[in-house]
Amino acid sequence: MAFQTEIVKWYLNHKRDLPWRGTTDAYVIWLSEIILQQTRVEQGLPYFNRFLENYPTVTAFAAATETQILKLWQGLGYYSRGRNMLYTAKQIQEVYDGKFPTKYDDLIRLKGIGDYTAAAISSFSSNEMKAVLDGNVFRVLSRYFGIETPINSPAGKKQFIELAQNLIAGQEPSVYNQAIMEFGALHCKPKSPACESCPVQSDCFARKNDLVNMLPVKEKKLKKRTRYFNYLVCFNGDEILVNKRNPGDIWQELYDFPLIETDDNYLEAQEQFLTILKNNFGDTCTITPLEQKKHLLTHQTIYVQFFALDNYIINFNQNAEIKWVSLSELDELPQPKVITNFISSYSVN
DNA sequence: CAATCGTGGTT
DNA sequence: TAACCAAGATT
Repeated sequence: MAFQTEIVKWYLNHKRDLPWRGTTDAYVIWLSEIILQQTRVEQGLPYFNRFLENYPTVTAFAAATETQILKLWQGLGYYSRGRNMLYTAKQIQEVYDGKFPTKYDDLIRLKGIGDYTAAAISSFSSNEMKAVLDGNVFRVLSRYFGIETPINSPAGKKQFIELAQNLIAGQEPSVYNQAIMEFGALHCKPKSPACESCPVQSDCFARKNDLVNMLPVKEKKLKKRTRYFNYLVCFNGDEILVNKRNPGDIWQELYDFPLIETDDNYLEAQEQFLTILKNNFGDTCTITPLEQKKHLLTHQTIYVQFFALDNYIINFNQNAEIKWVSLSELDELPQPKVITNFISSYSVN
C-alpha cells in the first residue's frame, strides 16, 4: 500500500479530537494555526478557546485593540503573532468585507501567514492542493525517504516542499495534510519514535538503515546571548511605574518596569549600577534587592534582578513608554511572563 | 538569508 | 542540565 494511504489510514484510527478539526471556517482555522505556530497543542488549546469565545468572527477580532489582543496572548510567547493577527483581521474586514480568504495565493499575502499557514488554511478550508511543511512533515519525510539535506537550509526546504507537493497529488488535501502532521506528532516523534508499530516501517529508509536517530539533519547555528536586567519596582501610593517596551527587542509592546540593563550581574557590577541609578534617580534614592530569576528564551539567557526603589526623585516625564498605573490597571496590561510571575508572587507577600 | 522572536515540555 | 523541539514568520 502506498505511503500516503497508510498514513491516512493510521490517521483515521488515531487522530485526536481537536476543536479546530471538523470546521471549514477559515477564520477559525486561521486562529488555530497562528496560535499553534511553534507551540504545542496542549499549550495552545486554552488560548484557542479563549480567543474564539472572545472573538467569534474576524469582524469581532478586527474591532479589538492591540492591548486587548496582547493581553489575551499573554504567556504564549512570540507576541508578533498577536500583533500581526490584529493587522490582518482589520485588513480582512476592510478588503474582504469580513470574509476570510480560503485560497493560498490570497492567504500568503497576509501578515503573519507564511508558506506553512497558507497551505494549512487553504487545504483545510477549501481542499486546495497545497502540501503543508512543518516540523512534523520534515521529520517524517526525511526519515521515510532518507533525505539528509538539512531541513533548515534553503536547499532543504526547496527539496522537501517539492517532495511534499508530489506526495499530496491524488490525495484529499485536507485529510492527508492533517494525517502526516498528526502522524509525526504522535507516532514518528523526534525522540524514541514507535517504529515497532509503524505502519510504514518496511519501506522506511531510516528504519532499514538504522538512521532513525540521525534524521532529520538540522544545522545548528544557535547563538545565545546573556543579558542582565535590573528591574526597578517603584511604588507611589497605590500606583506603580510601568514601562511599555519598544520595537527592536524582545516583548515589543508589552509592559514591564523601568529597566537598567547592565553588562554583568549587579552583584558583580555594583559600582557601575549604582552610578547609573544615582544619575537617573538622584543621590537620595535607596535600593533594596528583591528576587532574582533566570529567564530562558530561545536566543537569550536573561538574569533578572528586581529591586525596590525608594526615596527617588521623580525626574522623568510620563510619556507613552513610562507611566504610573494602579495595580488593577496593570492587571489589564499585557506583560511578559517574568513580570506576571513577579507580580503574582509579590502581591501574595 | 541568517538572525531573531517566548514559553514550556522532554531528554 | 543544557540542548532540543513545538501545526513558523519576519526582516
